[in-house]
Amino acid sequence: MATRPAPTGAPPPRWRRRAQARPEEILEAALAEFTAKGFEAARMEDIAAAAGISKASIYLYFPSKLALLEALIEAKVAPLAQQAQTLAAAGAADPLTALRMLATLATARMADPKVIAVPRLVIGISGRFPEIADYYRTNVVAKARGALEQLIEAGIANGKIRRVDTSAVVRAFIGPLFFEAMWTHVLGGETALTDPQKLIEQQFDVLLNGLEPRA
Amino acid sequence: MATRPAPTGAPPPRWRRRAQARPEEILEAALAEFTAKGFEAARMEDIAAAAGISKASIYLYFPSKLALLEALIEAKVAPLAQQAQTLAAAGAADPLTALRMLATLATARMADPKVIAVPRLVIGISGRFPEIADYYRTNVVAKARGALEQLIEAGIANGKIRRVDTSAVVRAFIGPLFFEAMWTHVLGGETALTDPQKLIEQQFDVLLNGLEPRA
Amino acid sequence: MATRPAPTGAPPPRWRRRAQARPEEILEAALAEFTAKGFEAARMEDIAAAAGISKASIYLYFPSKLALLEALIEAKVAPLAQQAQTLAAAGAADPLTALRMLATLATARMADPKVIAVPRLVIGISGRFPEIADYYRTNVVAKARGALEQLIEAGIANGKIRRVDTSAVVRAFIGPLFFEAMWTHVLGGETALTDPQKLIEQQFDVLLNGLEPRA
Amino acid sequence: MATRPAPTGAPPPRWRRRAQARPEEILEAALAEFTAKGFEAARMEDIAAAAGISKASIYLYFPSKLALLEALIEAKVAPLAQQAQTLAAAGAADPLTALRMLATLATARMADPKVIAVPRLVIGISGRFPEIADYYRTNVVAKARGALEQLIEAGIANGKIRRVDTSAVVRAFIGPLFFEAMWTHVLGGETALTDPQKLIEQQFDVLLNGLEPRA
DNA sequence: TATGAATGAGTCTTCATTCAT
DNA sequence: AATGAATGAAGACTCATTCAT
Repeated sequence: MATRPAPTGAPPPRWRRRAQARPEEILEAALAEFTAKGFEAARMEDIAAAAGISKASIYLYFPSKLALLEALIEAKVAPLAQQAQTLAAAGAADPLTALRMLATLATARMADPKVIAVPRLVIGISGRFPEIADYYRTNVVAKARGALEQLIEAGIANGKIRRVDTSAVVRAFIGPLFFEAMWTHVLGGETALTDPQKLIEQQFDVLLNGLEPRA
Repeated sequence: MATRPAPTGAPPPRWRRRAQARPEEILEAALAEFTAKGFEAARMEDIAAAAGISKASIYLYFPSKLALLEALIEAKVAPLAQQAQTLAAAGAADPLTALRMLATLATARMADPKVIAVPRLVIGISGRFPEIADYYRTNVVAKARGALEQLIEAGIANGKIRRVDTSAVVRAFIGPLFFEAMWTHVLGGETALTDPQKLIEQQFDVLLNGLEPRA
Repeated sequence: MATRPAPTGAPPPRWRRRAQARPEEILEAALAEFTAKGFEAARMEDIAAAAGISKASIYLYFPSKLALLEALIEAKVAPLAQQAQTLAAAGAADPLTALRMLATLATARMADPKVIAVPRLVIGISGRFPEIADYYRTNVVAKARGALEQLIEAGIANGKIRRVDTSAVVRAFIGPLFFEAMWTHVLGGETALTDPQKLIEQQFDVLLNGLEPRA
Repeated sequence: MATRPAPTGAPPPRWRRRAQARPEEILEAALAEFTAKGFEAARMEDIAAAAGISKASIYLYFPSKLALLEALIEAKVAPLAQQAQTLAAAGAADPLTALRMLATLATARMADPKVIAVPRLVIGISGRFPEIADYYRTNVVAKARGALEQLIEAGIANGKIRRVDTSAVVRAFIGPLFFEAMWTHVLGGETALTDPQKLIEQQFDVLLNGLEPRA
């Protein structure tokens, strides 16, 4: 959002770098405060303090608290959705392995509270700002679901996965991860996320082999 | 302002019953407002209006806004957890059927936005009131998880279910439902919840038969 | 603006009367503060203090500072314009006497700083709120001018006044009074307003007899 | 940021001249903003923008917003008062003609909104800064009144004007012009100022010939 | 001289909560 | 039990002014 001139010749003086970095520092601080207290309860003053600047300075970069929220979410959106699509596309040849890798990756990342901070925030404000929920659904969750469905479909097409309802599989894939992340970071429960490998193996054991005893 | 009939004889006058019902009406109104706007953004005045009383009257029943929130969550807790335990215990003999029934029931109920209103609210405030999140985790989610784990264990014990990680199965069971409910009611997406039977069959197809093509 | 129930039977308790009188007390205080410091520089807190209530209480009666300004001006408009029209109409038979009476009356009232407080305020905010200036012009000044023009026309019609430009006469009538009021109350100059009779006689001497020596 | 040509030789580079003109440009911009929005509501940033410089640069020339206001008023004072005195003195021989000329001149100039911008501004701030009102009264209005009174007295002395109250005549002279200017530029009414000649003739017709029909 | 960046102090407005009736 | 009126405390946002460069 902030135009950052490509560093051309001599190293830009340090104070310049500070000024350029401000918007991101503020967003980072805002995310932390919003996550910790919720959008409404978070005070601009605290965000400013966390970013190491004065309250008024935030307004040099963002016109309002709501704009801060929007910028925050937008800033986190592009990478996420794109990543999912890239990974899903890359794994089309061997979908089961790809899913396993994706699950491991996702699990590892979900161990970091920051990763679910935005989804959690979106849940919190969805009632008050439905457009933001819409935006998030369309640009993040729907895209991720779509990418995974394509992966499943590719698997079905090349015979690596039996003929299943793709949407159901995607839910069965995302749901438990999401649930575990909420359990851990929102509800404060003891987590299984600390051992991604084991978590995923257990999950895939169920997913791949089903529950019924085989003959 | 409301005319109050002089209390005549035996049958408790209707307005008495109203008064008795007040706390619940207030809680209902509070849940609606909290869900719609979040705890902080919800105004006591609006809650009062929704409950058909004056702002000051809320304080006759609840000492503060936070108390309202706590009472609200507590009121919804007991039934939920107990129900899960009852159902799980009842199904020990035939766990797979029991799971299928539970899933169908849960799905049907999750079609009603009110049902996830509380979990959603808890997510929203968890940062600000961790004790409430704790309370909810301990008294609702953990109990439900425990009940389901017992059911799975019973299934393993009587050979109806193969030897799996019970915790993983429970996540695989709850996660997708929870995720779909969030997708539908929080993010405003098109839902699969409207056809519980089909949703569950798809889900169980994956869960019971796995993903790999069988010989 | 505030509905005031006609006092029916027993004398309403004093506290009730207070509550009913609030809006007017606030308007009075607001006029004083606005006049003393200007609209922007006047603080709601000071207005509240002058009205003997808390800052927040103002908002029980007026939704915003601007609304206060509007209500204030509106409240002063109706009487003024109407009065001018009534008086002008009543004097049609003997226009010169009527003018003299009007001038005396106006002069006497203009000795009270409150009387020009609103016009002065309007001048101060006209740049920022042109609609208010429009409103004032249309509903007060234009009406007063119109009423006076009719009076002059009546005088011309019945031969008491010679054939002059009515608009010019009205300007010649209002202008000096307005100017003197500004000189006195805005610029803080020594005033001639303290002796209305003399002031008017001087003014009318010029107006009626002209400047040139008569033969 | 603006490229600054190395100061070469003799002719003062153009940018130097700009710098010299700065204070006046700023005052001009300030007058415009103050008039449009009032002293309090006018923002230093907007004044700077209108003057084509940065907000901080204003402080190179004026120590504060109030200083800007004072400088502004002072800058407009000297010419005005002096002009009135010069003109009045010049016309002593034929006061009626002189008055007519002065009126025509004043009317023509009052058609320009800028001309009454300062009086209007003074009215707006008089409550908050009485010293400024005092200053303006003493150095502008009182002087103009005095000059005109001298003119009238001269007229009386040489028999061109009958024995009238000089102060009243001056009010009768200034008042209508002032009033019409306010009506036009402050209240936004349709104006008679566009035809100075006619306006003055009408006004003088009343002033010189009175209202009563002559025998 | 000139300015982008930064901020302290201040103001409007909101709202949970209290209280007199 | 019920409420209209009142308010203290708090927070978003603004802006004149300063300062480092």
